[in-house]
Parts: sequence; structure tokens; C-alpha cells
Amino acid sequence: MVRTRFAPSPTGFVHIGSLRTALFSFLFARHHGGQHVLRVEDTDQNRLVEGALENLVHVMNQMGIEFDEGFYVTDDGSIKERGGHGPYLQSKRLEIYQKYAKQLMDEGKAYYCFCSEERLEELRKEQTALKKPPMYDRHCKKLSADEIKSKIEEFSAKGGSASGGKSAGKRPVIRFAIPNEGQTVIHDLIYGDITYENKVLDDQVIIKSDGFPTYHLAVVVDDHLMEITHVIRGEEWLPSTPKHILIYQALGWQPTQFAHLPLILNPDKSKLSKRQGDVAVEDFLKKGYLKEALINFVAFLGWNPKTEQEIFSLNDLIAQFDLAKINKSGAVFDLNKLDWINGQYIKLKTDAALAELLKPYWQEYGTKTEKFSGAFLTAIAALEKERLKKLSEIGERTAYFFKAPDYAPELLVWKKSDKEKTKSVLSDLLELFKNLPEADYAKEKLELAIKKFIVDKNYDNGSVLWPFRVAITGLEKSPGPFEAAAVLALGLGKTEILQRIETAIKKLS
RNA sequence: GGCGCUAUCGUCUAAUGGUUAGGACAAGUGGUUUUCAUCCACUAAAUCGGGGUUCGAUUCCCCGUAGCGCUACCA
Repeated sequence: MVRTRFAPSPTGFVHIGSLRTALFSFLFARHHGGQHVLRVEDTDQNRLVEGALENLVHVMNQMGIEFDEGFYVTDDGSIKERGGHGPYLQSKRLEIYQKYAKQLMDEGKAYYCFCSEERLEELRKEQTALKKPPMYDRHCKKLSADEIKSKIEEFSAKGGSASGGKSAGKRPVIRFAIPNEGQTVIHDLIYGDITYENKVLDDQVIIKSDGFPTYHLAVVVDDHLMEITHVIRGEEWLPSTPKHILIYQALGWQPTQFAHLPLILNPDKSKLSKRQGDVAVEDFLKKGYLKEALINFVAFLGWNPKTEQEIFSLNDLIAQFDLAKINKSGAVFDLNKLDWINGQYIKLKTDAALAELLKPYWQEYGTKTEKFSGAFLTAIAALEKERLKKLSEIGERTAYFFKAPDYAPELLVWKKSDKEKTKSVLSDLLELFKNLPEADYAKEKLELAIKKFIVDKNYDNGSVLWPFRVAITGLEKSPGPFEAAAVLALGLGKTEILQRIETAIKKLS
């Protein structure tokens, strides 16, 4: 049984890279009929963020990434935990890590380290100055039993006193003793076999002085205990993987399989970061990117089905997903392509569904959607469907439907026409509309009537259609005049059209 | 500095030991059109460099170069 997990630390927002990692681990699990676990890695007490867990679970839920174990959103919107391998919050598993750390100590595979932060810093400085790799010098590994005993007493005497800075905590740290010889080989499902010399590996701290484990211990213990079969994570973890394998071996366990994902990059090719634009999934959602588009786009960063199909639903992805089709080089996060995919998904929506999605964005813009009929909103959605790249654009683009537009009089004059002609065209048009029966305000009838009007009056299209459209929309760029007018009549009645034409004539006077 | 990874159009990528190196986004041009968008057609745009192996290498190997990642009591 394949079991994968997504194991983020709760930072307060969901990074786009995390989304892809979660997506791939979900796709892999589902593709193989396996299970997907959500475990939260909150072992850094200095970086706790209020509400981060809730936010994380809600975003995952919203994106349609499911977890069989871990945390989930209940019907009433609260967060609950489930599954037989819990707890799924690392801060609630402290005794477990302690137990295995002790086991390693007892077997001589780990040791207490009493070195102060200052000493460590000094050491690093010296090593760097000598152009040597900064590594722990294993000073405390050589301590005798008596020395250890007295050091421990000294440490507890200090208690939690603030005197010695952060490093003078209550307890020493525990370091994992890396073997000085030999090699460790990673069999990565994406990168292939990678060999590391053990001697270049540092003696990692596995239990911090506050009693919390570091990532390296916690990840190994939890993945083992939670019966994870495949660890799918970002490429930034590749260099610490040999340490993890060594810990597995020290504990007498079989390592999981590993699949490291290529990084997602900023336009300058550095690791995608907050500094260079939005990286929070929440922000993209807020801007009006559809979850389907986000999923589709992110799936194509580093993976592709090797066909020419570009649009994939989550189910398509599950069916097609294959680790062997993931490539090894990092991928730049290209907003242009995201916009395009988003536009594609917007076009795929029905008019009514799109209108529904648009409501919050109209509200945000200040439009009281409850005052207008569903048919009206749907008709507007239909008009904008092929123009919209992001839902958040809707407010500004369609403001004229809800409130008479304001615009400069010159905008009414078509480039091949002039002010006087425009004025008389609009006056003629006003007459036409005054006599137009209500039933003829439907788009097709309206179009027929106006086209006939143009022929009868011997006008040309531009000198009629341009000012008419501007009178209705007040915009230089907008949907066509017939559909805009028809939708406007549907929502606000035919008199609104007469009024807007009258306003236009006045503007030219 | 050490260790590791990577390298095809601007971007995401496909392909093969032999192809006119393909597609998509973006860009540009033209068509449709009152404007915008859509749509259609077209154009420009790439195998990092040097050595091998081979009849032949963009593909396999080595070296170099570049970029990135890691190098914490952060994950």
C-alpha cells in the first residue's frame, strides 16, 4: 500500500511550492490507490504563527487536495484530526522523539553536546577563515562519562536563567554521530543514485535544548511510524537526505523511497520567494485565479504528460501522473502562462456558474449584487467570459452596468467621424429607440434594427456603432454595443438606454 | 570555501544516436471587427563551451563554464 505525506511547517500561508509538493504527493498516492497523510511540522517554537494550521488545512481543502489521515475541515468549518497514526502535530509527539533519541544515545549513536552558541559561532568563523567547510568539531563526543555528568549538573544549575543568552538553556542538545567513513547512497526516484561521502556530513543536532526535535529526527521517526512508503519533497532537501538515511539505519529501520522535486524559480532563477512577488496560494485565490487553473498550472511545473494536451482536471492528473515524467531542472513560475490557463478555465465555466464566482468580486468593488437579478448578472458574466483573465477584474470592467458611466465627450467621436455628425447620429438613434418595441431589445433583434437603421440612413458602421457603444459603456474598450445594450436593457430597462443616449447628446452640446 | 543538482526558443517543455529540433505561453505581422477580447493564418525565436565514443551526437562519457540548492539548537 502506497502511503505518502505532505508535511509542511505552519508558516501562516501556503507557498506555491508547497502546493505543488502537496499536489504531487496526493496525485502519486491516488494514482496508486494509496493513502495521503497530512502531518504538521511545528517543531520550531520560535516560528509559531497563530491560526496557521487552520489556514493550511482550509487552503488544502479549498484546492481539493485530500488527506486520509491528519487534519481535515468538518462540515461546520472547524478543523479536526483523524487517522490511526496520530498525533499528526509534531509538537504533540515529543515523548516519541525523546524515546528514539535516548535509544540512539544508549547505543552510542548520538551524544550530548554542551557547546555554547558562541563557541559554535567562533568555530564556524575560524573554519570559514581557513576556507574549510564549517562543521561541528565533535568536541563533546570525546567527553568522558564524568565530564558529562558534571556538565549536566552545571546545566541544570543554570536552569532557565536568561544570563547566558539563548544557548544557556536548561538542557544540552543531542547530536547524531555520523560515521566518519563510508558512503551513503540515495536512490532517488527522480534524480537517480546520488552518492555522498559520510565524512562531509555534519553531526546534526537531533534534539534541541528546548527538548524539541529538529526536522532531521522528527521526519525520520514520523515517516517510519506513520508507515510512509514514499517521501515526495522539494529538491532543497536532497543534501540532508543522506543524514536521514543514516538515522534510519541507526534506528534499524528501512528508509522510505525518496522523490525530490525540482525547485520552482523566480524569474531570476533563484528559489521562488516572497520577495519577488506573490507566492501565497491564498493571494492567488483572492486575485481571482480559479483553483482548477492553479492546480493545472502548478502541475505543469516540472511535470508534463508528454502529449500536447494542456488542460487537465484533477482527475485527469491522477490518471496520468507518473514520477518518471518529472524532470530534474527547476522551472520558472511564469505568470503569463498562469493568466492564460486561468482564462481557459473561465471560458469553461457556464455563465451562471461564472456569475456566482464573480459575486464576491463585485461586492468587493462596491456593487450590491443582491439588488440585481440573477439573469442580469449571468448575462454580464457571459459578456465578460472571453475577456477575463482574473475574476478580480470584473468590478472595474462592468461598473457601467450598475451605474451610468462618466466619460469625456470626445470619446464619443469615432476616429473617422466628427462631433456634429456624431451628435446627429445619436439624435437619430434616440428616435429609433423611442419607437422600438420592448421585445426588440433582445440582442439579435436589436442588431437587426440598428443595422437596418444604418443602411436606411446611409451611415457607416463606425460612426453609429462607436458612439452608441460609448454612450452605453463609457469605455474605450468594451464588449460590443448590441450585447451590452441588450444586457443593460435586461437589467435596468429600456429607459436606461434612452437616458444614456440623451446624456451622450448633452455631452456633445 | 565544501558538497550536491541542473543545463533545448524570453518562459514552460517535446523529441531522437540520423528530424526542416515539435507544441504551448509571451512577442510580432496579417485577416475578421465600431473598440477590446475571442477566433483564424503567418513570422521570429533554442540544443552553454571544449574534448572524446561513433559512420553520425542535441542525445552517451569526461572536462570546463554558468546557474541554483544545501552548508543552523529553521524547516
